[in-house]
Amino acid sequence: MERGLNRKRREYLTRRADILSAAEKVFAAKGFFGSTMDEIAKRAEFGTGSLYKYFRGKKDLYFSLIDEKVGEVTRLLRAELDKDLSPIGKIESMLYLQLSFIQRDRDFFKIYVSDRTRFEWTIKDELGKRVHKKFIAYLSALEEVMRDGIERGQFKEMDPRDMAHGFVGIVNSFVFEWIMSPGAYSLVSKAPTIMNIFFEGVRSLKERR
Amino acid sequence: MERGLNRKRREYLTRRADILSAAEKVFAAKGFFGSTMDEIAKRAEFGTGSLYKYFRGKKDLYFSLIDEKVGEVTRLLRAELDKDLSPIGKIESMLYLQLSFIQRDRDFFKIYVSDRTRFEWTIKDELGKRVHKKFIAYLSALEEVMRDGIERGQFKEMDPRDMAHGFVGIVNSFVFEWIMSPGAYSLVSKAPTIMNIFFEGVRSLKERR
DNA sequence: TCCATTTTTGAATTTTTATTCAATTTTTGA
DNA sequence: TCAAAAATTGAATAAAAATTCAAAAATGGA
Repeated sequence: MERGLNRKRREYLTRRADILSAAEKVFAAKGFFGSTMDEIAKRAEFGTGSLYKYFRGKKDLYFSLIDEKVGEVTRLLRAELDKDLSPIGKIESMLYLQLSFIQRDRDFFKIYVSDRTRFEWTIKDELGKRVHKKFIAYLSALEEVMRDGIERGQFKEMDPRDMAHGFVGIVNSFVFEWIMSPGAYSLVSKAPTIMNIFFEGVRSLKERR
Repeated sequence: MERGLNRKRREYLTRRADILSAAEKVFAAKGFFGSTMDEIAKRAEFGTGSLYKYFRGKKDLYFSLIDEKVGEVTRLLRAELDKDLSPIGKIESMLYLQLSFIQRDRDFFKIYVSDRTRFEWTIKDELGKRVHKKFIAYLSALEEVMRDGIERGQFKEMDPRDMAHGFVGIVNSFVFEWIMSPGAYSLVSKAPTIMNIFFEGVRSLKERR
């Protein structure tokens, strides 16, 4: 992954990753304001001051965490979009990708879900903006797929942006529910239901005009 | 509304409401942690200490605000549910009710949307729990409508709980988008789109099997 | 081994605000 | 009009935690 780096640099990055991983657990459990640098340091087995050699401060640590993980998913999703699939195929494979990623990294998404909606930061903070941009980019990519589907006559004539919102809404809702619940079931297993609601709707076929 | 109260009590309640209204604006603009009691007091034209005669503290002020507003919507929704309408009719009228309420009270919903997802409180805080319970109750009521729709053969055979989640997901997504955007368009105008996606799905009818 | 350089440390400092409370102002009822 | 009661005030207090930094420890090359 990291090529052409000397040992020093590699070790630095490893320690940095260790801190991020400790922070992930603490933030997931207590939220941004509920977590202290002391606790994160303790968990990462560093002195409090050391964290400041790796990150500018608490906010920087927090957003680095989010930014890197979101970047990772984004890259995966983009790769999926580049494959030669039908619009429905793309949406389906993106959905599975997301759900399994989230399922694998529950701690992180507890943070992400709970903060995507924090306006103060999303709007004012430089770091917050960066994260929000990635969400917007995802939404645009999705919109593009929708537009393609409409052009091919596979989807209804409807504002593709509205379609994209509808889709992420359904997904988020199931993710939220899964994260809130004590974690008994598989998130990925909800994919067919999500696809079904979004593509076919819930109205009974018997009644269809 | 307040019947049989003496002037003292009425005046007290008016002042309390004034404070809540000032708090609503401050919290909506800066979030819970970004807002100070000083600023709320100043905006409400009271001394800082006075707020503590009306509320136990900052958290109490915050949750009172949320709890009262959510209670108001909940009552309206319940009334709508008691009317004799078809399942689709109920869902549609609830949707319009919600959207117009949110549109009318944008400041408040900026707070609500951004905090429904704060786990620490929702789960640990006594006041937070109360608010969360109302959301759960709404979800259950919705589930009941879905179940009814299935029984009447109007909706597909599908877990009614999943249906309810799908629906609130789509709604939330449009609400979120509306709150984030600089407020050019009408939220209520999105209702038909929401109904359409949820009931009919986005797949083109031409292609339908 | 030695010492210069880098890294780590955690106690001390600083900042920020929620909350308190003694003093002041307003209201009340006689 | 007046004094007791109620309400308001905002400066002072207290608590919490982010950040800093001088000292200590670890590292690396000669």
